[in-house]
Amino acid sequence: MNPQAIKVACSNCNLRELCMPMGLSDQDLNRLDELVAVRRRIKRGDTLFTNGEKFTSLYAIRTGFFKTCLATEDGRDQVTGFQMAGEIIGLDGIVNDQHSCDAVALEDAEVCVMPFDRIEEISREVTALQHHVHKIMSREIVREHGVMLLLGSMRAEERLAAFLLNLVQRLNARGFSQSELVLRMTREEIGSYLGLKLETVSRTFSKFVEDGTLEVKQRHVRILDTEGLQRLVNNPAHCH
Amino acid sequence: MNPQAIKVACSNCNLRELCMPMGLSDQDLNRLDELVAVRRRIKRGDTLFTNGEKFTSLYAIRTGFFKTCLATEDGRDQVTGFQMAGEIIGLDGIVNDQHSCDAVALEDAEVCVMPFDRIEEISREVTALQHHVHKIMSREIVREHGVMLLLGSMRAEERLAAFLLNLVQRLNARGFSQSELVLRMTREEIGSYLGLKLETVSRTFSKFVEDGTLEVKQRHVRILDTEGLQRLVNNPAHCH
DNA sequence: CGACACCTTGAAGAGGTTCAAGAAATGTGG
DNA sequence: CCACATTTCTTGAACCTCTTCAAGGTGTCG
Repeated sequence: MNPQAIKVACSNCNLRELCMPMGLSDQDLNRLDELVAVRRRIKRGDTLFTNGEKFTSLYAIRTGFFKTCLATEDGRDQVTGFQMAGEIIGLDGIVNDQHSCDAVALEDAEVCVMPFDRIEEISREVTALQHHVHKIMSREIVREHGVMLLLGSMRAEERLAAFLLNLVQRLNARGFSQSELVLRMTREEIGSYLGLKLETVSRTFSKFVEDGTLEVKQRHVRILDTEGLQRLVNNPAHCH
Repeated sequence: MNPQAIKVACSNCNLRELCMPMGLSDQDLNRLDELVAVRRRIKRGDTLFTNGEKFTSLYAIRTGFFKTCLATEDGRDQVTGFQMAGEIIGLDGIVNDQHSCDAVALEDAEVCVMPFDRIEEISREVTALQHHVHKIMSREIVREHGVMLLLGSMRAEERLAAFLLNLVQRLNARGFSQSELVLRMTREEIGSYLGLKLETVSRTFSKFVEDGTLEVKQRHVRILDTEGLQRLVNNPAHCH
């Protein structure tokens, strides 16, 4: 076990409403505290888990930022998602008892380790947790549907617009600005996620700056015209 | 309730091993029989559920073939998957208590209707079912990762090759030929799934025929060179 | 301060799309 | 059961978006 591991409790975690079911009795809340075995710190660039690794636990992100990516033997590489505080990571491992992607910290991070057998055990008794686990998995499925729509039917500008809107929306839910954000990932990682080359991502950023839609200074992005981005994502005139 | 509904039992269904957990006691099997409320027949072209519809049940496909697709108001349309006998459909609905995509029968079909509250109830008591439900959802997440890899990093030929290999592999698991298949979907639907235009799908089929990789007669496809397709999907030389 | 990773921009090229026309298959109604 | 309408599929040619290759700029961290 990681030496930096720390004993903790969900019941007084300020992210509870993001990663845990709401409206539990005190009794149920106590049961949930058995859920998190330990916390674990991950340094920027390190992996939380890797492809092929035995699956034991789901992880709730307390702080930090992750990417999950699929790297095949033959050199293909696909970022399948970016995860931030309050989100659950590791669901891919359940089906085959081993992880099928890598989770890499894009900044120093801390996660709550939730052994999956314990999750199953407690969710047999706490209906709200059972339901919550199902919802989390379903949400991930629906999110991926959205990514498929993006990858399958959008052009570069639309993809980047959708990506940025999704990011700020999630950051906003965590109390951050609706219009300003700091990207934790490189252009290449954005490109991999969006099915574009890094040059295309860079060029598209530049185009948005020219248009007056964005202000971009390296990884600092300020959205000047949210509706413009929204129009790009929604306007049928841009569809093909 | 659908008038064509028929009372039935999982315990003597020949698809059980495809959609249900294995190695259950007789007692647990009896509990599972409470799971399927009714069966329902869907005619080709009809929907099993549609976007926005209230979510109540998961569906196990007994016979027939479905596509799930996301149609946005602004005219985008994305096929998110094709499902065949033994597969579970409807997971997208759990998170918001309403379906977020359409499930359309591509041929006359019959499904087992499994009310989700009953699934949750029984899986609290039958651990194997609980675990099975988790695995099914995780499998769908992993499948979608694969689609993201396909959409994000493959070119047209590679996408079609991966698509065909995946189809025959699943058909083979159901006792069909490893090398011959009848497509239940149009070129346009394949294209939507693969992020390509129907013309590109058609041209790519033609190219495979010229290469001697496939024999194609409308929707009848015979794979002459499985390894050739595999090489296309795996060979790093084709990556970009 | 120098090395390295990351980002930007240009120019040429490739892969896929669009538009268009026609052929083949499928379904429908008389 | 056949004729007609409709859907589906194929193929060509022009075009466009994104990629590739290349070079230089910017930022960051030991």
